[in-house]
Amino acid sequence: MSILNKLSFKDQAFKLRETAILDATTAILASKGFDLMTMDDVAQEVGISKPSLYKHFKSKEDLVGAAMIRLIDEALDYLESMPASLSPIQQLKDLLAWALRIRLKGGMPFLPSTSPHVREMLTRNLKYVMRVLKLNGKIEEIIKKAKKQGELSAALSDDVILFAYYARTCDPAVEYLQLYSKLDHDAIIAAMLEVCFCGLKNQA
Amino acid sequence: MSILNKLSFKDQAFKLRETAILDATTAILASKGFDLMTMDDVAQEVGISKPSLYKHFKSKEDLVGAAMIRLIDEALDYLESMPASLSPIQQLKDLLAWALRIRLKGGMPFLPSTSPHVREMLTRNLKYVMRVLKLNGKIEEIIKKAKKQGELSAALSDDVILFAYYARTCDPAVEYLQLYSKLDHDAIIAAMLEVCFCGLKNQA
DNA sequence: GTCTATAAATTGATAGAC
DNA sequence: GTCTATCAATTTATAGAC
Repeated sequence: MSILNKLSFKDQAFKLRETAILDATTAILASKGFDLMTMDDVAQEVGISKPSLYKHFKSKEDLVGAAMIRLIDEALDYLESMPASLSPIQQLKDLLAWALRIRLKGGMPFLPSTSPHVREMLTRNLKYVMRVLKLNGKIEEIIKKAKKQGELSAALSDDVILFAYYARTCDPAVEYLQLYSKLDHDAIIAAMLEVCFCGLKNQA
Repeated sequence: MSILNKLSFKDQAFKLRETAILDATTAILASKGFDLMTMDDVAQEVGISKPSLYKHFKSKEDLVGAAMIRLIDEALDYLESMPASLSPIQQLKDLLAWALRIRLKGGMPFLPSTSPHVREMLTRNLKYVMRVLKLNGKIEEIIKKAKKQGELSAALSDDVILFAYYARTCDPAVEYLQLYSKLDHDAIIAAMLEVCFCGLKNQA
């Protein structure tokens, strides 16, 4: 067993712990939000001490940025894995359903729009901004295709569609339906998709 | 000039300051959110000292509760002032447009759903809960009427419609459109109403 | 690299003078 | 009732031992 292998094992353990830290961060962010999440919370959830946590991430901002980047990357992977045969609007529906399912299981929304503070912080994170722009680009492309095929409303600009679509991933109606209705996860997702694409009005 | 009049003047001044405090609280809540709003912020914005602020409101929770209650009361007043001739769906549209206009001018959404912490805090405020239930009742009534007239989607339960409707008052798409699009307030409100009632899909 | 202990700063809330 | 001054608790971040 060489020194190289030893280092490799160490690296693997380090990577595993990093994953555990990001998992814990994601869960706590989803439940308490950024402002109320403390580094003590994260360290305790992972089962390490706070200084160890700071060996992995140099600040709270850095940690949250890393968690958000991982989420965006998962969304990009999900988009990549979609069968090319799906219609553009079905791609949008599937991606939203995927995001809502993650949220219902205790994950985060992609759009951390809840507070200007968090948004401003993430805007300073260059790596995060790059990933978001990449995701934006992919989604805009799908929106343009869907519009060309007459599947999306021509009355709405691409901007409006993009932001309204993103906003559905963090729609508080999901939490309220979880708390105050008898709907299960699948029914909540179906209702949210219906509301997002068909609206509240009767279209008959 | 009797003592009674003197007291009355004092009371008036007290009331005026209370209004100023609630105005400041509303503006700060809208911009920073609950967790980041400090009592120092509020006191400084009003131009009084922190202990004076605590003479009016015994805690941060109490202060924020009062600001939320005032907002709900304004919504109830707005509903009350609507011409009875308006169709139910037009009433819903007008109320949402009113709420969005307040937000665009720096006010709060009615639905403080951003964090479970804030929601839990407000749930412990009996006076606030009573007002929200009253507002819920009024809106549910309008929804039922609109459904009976075939104006709202029959595919959606009243719960889903109610929560999806409320969620639009705090939709982050509004902030993103303000930041990244060239739309003015009226255009943003029109777009949000279109998205809410007609959805993203082409209905042709 | 991980821990115990602690520094430094912020903030909700109050005591006590006027 | 309003202010200055301050307490007590929390929290981000780090120093230094092992």
